[in-house]
Parts: sequence; structure tokens; C-alpha cells
Amino acid sequence: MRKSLPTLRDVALRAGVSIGTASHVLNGKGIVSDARRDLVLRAATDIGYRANRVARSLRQRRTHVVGFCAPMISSAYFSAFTEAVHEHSAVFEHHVMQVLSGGDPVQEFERVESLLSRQVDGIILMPSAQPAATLDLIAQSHVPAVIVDRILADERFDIVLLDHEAAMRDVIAHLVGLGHERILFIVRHPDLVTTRVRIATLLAADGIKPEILATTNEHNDLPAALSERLSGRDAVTAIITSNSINTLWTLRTLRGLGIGIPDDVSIVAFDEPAWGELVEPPLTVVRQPTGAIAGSAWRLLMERIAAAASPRSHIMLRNELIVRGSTSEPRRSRQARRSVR
Amino acid sequence: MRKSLPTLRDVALRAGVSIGTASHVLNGKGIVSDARRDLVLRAATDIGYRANRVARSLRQRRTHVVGFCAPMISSAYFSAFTEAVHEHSAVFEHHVMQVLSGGDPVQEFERVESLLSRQVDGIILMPSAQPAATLDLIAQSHVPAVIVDRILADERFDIVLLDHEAAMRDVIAHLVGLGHERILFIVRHPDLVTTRVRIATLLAADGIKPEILATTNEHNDLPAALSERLSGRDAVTAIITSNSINTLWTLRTLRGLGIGIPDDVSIVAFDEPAWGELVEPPLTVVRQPTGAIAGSAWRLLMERIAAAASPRSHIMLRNELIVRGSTSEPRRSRQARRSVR
DNA sequence: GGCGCCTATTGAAACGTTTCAATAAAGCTT
DNA sequence: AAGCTTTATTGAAACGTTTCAATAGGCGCC
Repeated sequence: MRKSLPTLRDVALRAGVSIGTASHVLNGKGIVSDARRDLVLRAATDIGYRANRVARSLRQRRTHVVGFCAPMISSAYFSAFTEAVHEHSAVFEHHVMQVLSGGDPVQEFERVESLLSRQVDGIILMPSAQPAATLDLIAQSHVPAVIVDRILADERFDIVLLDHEAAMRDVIAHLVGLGHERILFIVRHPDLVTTRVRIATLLAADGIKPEILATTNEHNDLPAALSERLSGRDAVTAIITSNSINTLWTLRTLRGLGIGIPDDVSIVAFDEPAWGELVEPPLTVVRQPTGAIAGSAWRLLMERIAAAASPRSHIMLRNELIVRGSTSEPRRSRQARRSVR
Repeated sequence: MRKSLPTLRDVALRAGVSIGTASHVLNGKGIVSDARRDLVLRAATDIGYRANRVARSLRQRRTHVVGFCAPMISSAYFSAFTEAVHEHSAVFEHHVMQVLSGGDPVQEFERVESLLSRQVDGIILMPSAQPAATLDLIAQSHVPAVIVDRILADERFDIVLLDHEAAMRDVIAHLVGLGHERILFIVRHPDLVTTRVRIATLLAADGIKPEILATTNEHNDLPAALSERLSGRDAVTAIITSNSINTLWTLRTLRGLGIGIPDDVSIVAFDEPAWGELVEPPLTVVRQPTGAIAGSAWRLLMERIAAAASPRSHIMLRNELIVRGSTSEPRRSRQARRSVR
């Protein structure tokens, strides 16, 4: 049997004041004489009083806990974002209760429901691919929520978006500027909105001949597909990868095929991996501003909690194209230029 | 003003029964007639009742929340472990309230204190380098806690340890077996218990000539230090790195110096990075069993919560040495063997 | 038909806070 | 000195559950 902790009642008793007064002192609210204040404070430290925030939450109908639901953690983008979310929690004086959906809509629904029953003050959601049920659940609960990426528009929620269209256009402009025309985009989750936007932007671009390759989870189709797409007269001269894992497998496959970067093919990677700057050659990447996303999400959420009725905001953040060594002019145009000299 | 959610009272009212009966039905406790049971269940779904777990926690003095404090997330080992902790949470029907210490003892103390005031049922702690105050705080609070790694022995807590000594011995045996003698160990945090154990084990080993290199956070001393240690008559033939970042910088530096792996020097990396298997050559690594650590931690914690008085357990888990392409016989012995043929 | 024993149900206390309305004391104004 | 405001303090209600003791009805038993 655990010894029960000292309570506010114990403090009040020891200080010889009422529970109400003790509460006032410890919360700095109300008017209390200096004498009693000292008495209470001393009593509190004497018996090692620590407020029971569960009781407070019940009474105030406010937990100061924010629910955070993400598909996973151990992948560059998610772990960076998760860390950023936790780092901001201290600033905003809330705790984070985190659940994992594994990207599965059913689990997502259940986990979010359990967050709601914990009376979280708000929710930060990185949605799965089919989040409709979960979104309905949240909307109907009237708990403030911020959706991070993957949802393009929903008037019921505040949304923090990444401008994947602009990002892809930046990538294309960079590649076209270098002289690339045939560009291969290797994707993993073609059904995600994020991916769809990127694909659409690529396909709609002028002056290039884009191709899409949807690879498998094990990436075992990559060697064959790549060696085919990198040979012959109309071989691709640039590859865009859609996430860190993808990038890793692509690099490895290329090395296995003896294809040089950027001499034989240029590489641009979405979702900067931790090792992006450190491999040879350093990778040209699209950096996702995880810190800024988390910051915006928190800010929107806090504003929403303070003013439930104000109009919803949809914030769009820019990705940043970091040009490093893995992109250069395609071989043919380099040769052509050399022969001109 | 948010519309207040339906409560158990509303359910009972609608079903025409007492609150107690409604509670019995929804928790499957006590004896309730089938007729009333149906009534209650129907009423509950009708008005979309969802139990308020804050109220339940207060009454039961049990939150079913476990506090989890770690130094950070966005590093291979921590993100893998964090994910494992969250994955297990569903199995054990607890939620996780996570806080970050940043490795700072003061923050660690404060964050853990705030977990305690949230009345967490237990704590999983990955301690900072000076955790004494935090440990005292937890011990004195009588909240069950499991310490993960970095603390060798403390009778007040259940502890899950990694056998860093055995791991280092495995590494040494592997290298010695290949014919290495001069071995360089590159470390980042020489003050961590973890690191100290590894260093001591290396220094105590027979038949080798070990060297320790404590590098800086920016690793800008690495090129000079490595080029010195890899040249001359008594050059090192094998390098052990102590974490993923370390490994990355080492690989990059070696490549910059034009030193081949494993031809010129062998590499063994502690703390398997996600990309360990995918770089060229694939890395020989010491894998930390993050899933097993998390599983053990949860199991111990749940047992402790069920039986506070039972003796503390200290579990020691083995790391796994994964031999891949980055280690081979040292150059000299290879040449010697070739000349014999 | 009185007694005891199940079965089902309920009212009320308790969990530890916050907060509101009420009160008491004290100071000021006229 | 009566009336009014201000300043401190308090008792009690409320938050939404769980749980315990009490009760009432039904039933069998002698």
C-alpha cells in the first residue's frame, strides 16, 4: 500500500488556515495577508506538498495536456518533428500525451478517442492516409485540433501545410536550370496527398519529360528499374527521391550499378536525412522545416484553445531547397559544352 | 464556451437508473439485470457518452499513465527506443506522457517533478549524466520507476542495463580474431557511465594496443587526429566509434583522406544507424536491442506497480555484434599472407 | 408466516482541487 | 456612531467518476 501523498488539506491544517486560503496562496490568486502566506508556504515545503494536477484538471475542466498523434517516430522527418513538438511543450506550459497510429486509420481513430477521454485540451494530428473518421471524431468532440500536413483543406480545423507544390517547382527549376530534361521521381506512398501533390506538380511542369516510379517497401525492384531507366538513348539524367529510406536505397543501388553521382545522374532528395550532408557527395535535399511546423502548430492550437470561435487558419510553410554536391549538369550537356570550348 | 460533454449522470438519467448502476454496466462490474444493462448501453451510445478518465483517475488514484523521460529523440538510438516504448504502451493499456531532459540534470529534475504532480503510475527514465537529484526525488515519491541504462546499480530501482562490457569484449574479440592490434576508440561523452565502461573494458583487454580519442561535438578535430593516427609505422588498423553521429563523421573524414574501408582501416560502430546496412561497405555494428529494452522496462514497471514491495530487479541485456563489410583483416597481415602463397 | 439469504439497485461518500458566495473585521466618510 | 466600502478569510459546492454500505424485493425453507 503506497503511503498517500500530502494534500492541500494537510497543508492547510498545518498552517492553521482554511483549504481555500491555502489554495489561494499556492496559486497566487485572491488576497491573502503576508502572515498567512508565509505560514502556508512554510507548511507546504515542510511536508513536501506537491499539487495533484489530476484533481485540478477535474475541477478546472482543463488538463493542460495536448494530445499528439503521429504515424511513427523512427524516421528522420517524424523524429525531428516529434522532438520539436516536445521541445515547444515546455514553452507553452502543457504536457504532451503522445500516441502512435502506425499510419493505420483504425488505430488512429482508437488512439485519438482515448486521448479525448483523457480530456486533452487540444490535439496535434499527423493524419494517416484515410483520416476521415478520425477527423469527424475530433470535429464532433469540439476539442481544438491542428492538422499537420497531408490535409489540404478542411474548414473545421486549423492546418499547417507544407507547400509541396512550390518545393517540387523549386526542384524542377533547379534541375532544368542545370540542363536536365528526363527526370525520374521515385515514390513510396503514391496514395498520400503529399505525394500526389508532388507528382501532379512534376507532371504539369513545362519543358521536362518526367517519369514516376512507385517502389516497394523492400525496394528490391530498384536495381532492375534503375538500370533500365539509366541506360539507352533516353536515359534519365536526374532522380528525385521522396523520403530518407528511399534515398538510401537509391544511393546504394546506384553505387552497386557503378553509376556515379552527380557525373552520371543527379539526385535530389525530399526529406533531409541526418546523414544528408555527410555522405559523398553531400546531398542536394528539400529540407522540411520541422521546427517551424511544430511552432506554428502549437501557436495555432494555443490560440484556438483561447478563442474557440475565431476563424480557422491554414498556414502554408515553405520547404527549403539545399543545393549541395549531388546535382550538376547532365553528362551530355557537359560534354557538349566542353566540345564547344 | 465549449458545450459540456455528456456525463455518466446524463446516461443514468436517460436510462432511468442510478449513476451507480450505469457505472457498473459500463465497467462490467457488479451485478446488473439484462434489462437495465441494455437500457444503459443504449443510452450511452445514443448520447455519445465517453468516460472522463480524469475523474476516474482522481477517484481510483490511478491514472494508467506512465511518465517517460529521455534526453532527446532525434538520434538513432533514442528514436528507436522511444518508438518501442510507445508501441508497448498499447499492450499494457497505459498512456505515455513524455518529457525531454535535453541531458540537463536540472531540466530532468523539473520535468520529472511535473510528471509526479500529474500522478503518473510509474516512470521510465533514461537518466542524464548527473541524475542523483532526480533519482532521489523519484525514490522519495514512492512512484515505481525503471531506470534504463547508464546506472549500474541502485537498490531503490528496477534497472534495465545493456552489457556494454560484453559488447566491447565481443568487438575486441572480433578485431583480434582478424589480426588487429592497434585499435582506436573514438568517443563523444567520456563522462557517461556507458562510455566509461566501454573504455575500461578496452583498456583492460589483453593482446591489443588501444587508444582513446575524445572528439568534439563539431568533430572538426577529426581530420587531423585521424590522419595522424593512420600514418606511420604504428598506425591503427581498426577504429571503433561510439555513436551514429560519430560514425558518420568518421566515415566522411576517412573518405576525405582517401582511406579505404576496410582495406586501409576497419570500422566497428556502436549504436547501429538506420543507414548502417546501406552504405558502402555495409557497417559492422553493435546493435542495441531497443525493442527488448523497452519491453523489459514495461514489464518490470507493471510488476512493480502491481507489487510495490517485491525485490528490485536488475536486468542485463546483451548487445548484438553484426559483422558486415566494414571489418576485415588488417592490410599488413593480408599482404603477409599473400606473399606466403 | 417468520426467518434468512440471495439478487439487484441505489444513495451517498470520497478522490483533491478550485472557486463562489457569504461573512467578519477593519477602515473611511459623513 | 451609523453606514458604506474594502480587505481577509472561510465554508461549501462543484468537477465526474468509483465504490461501499444500505435497502428492498423475491424466494425458498422450515
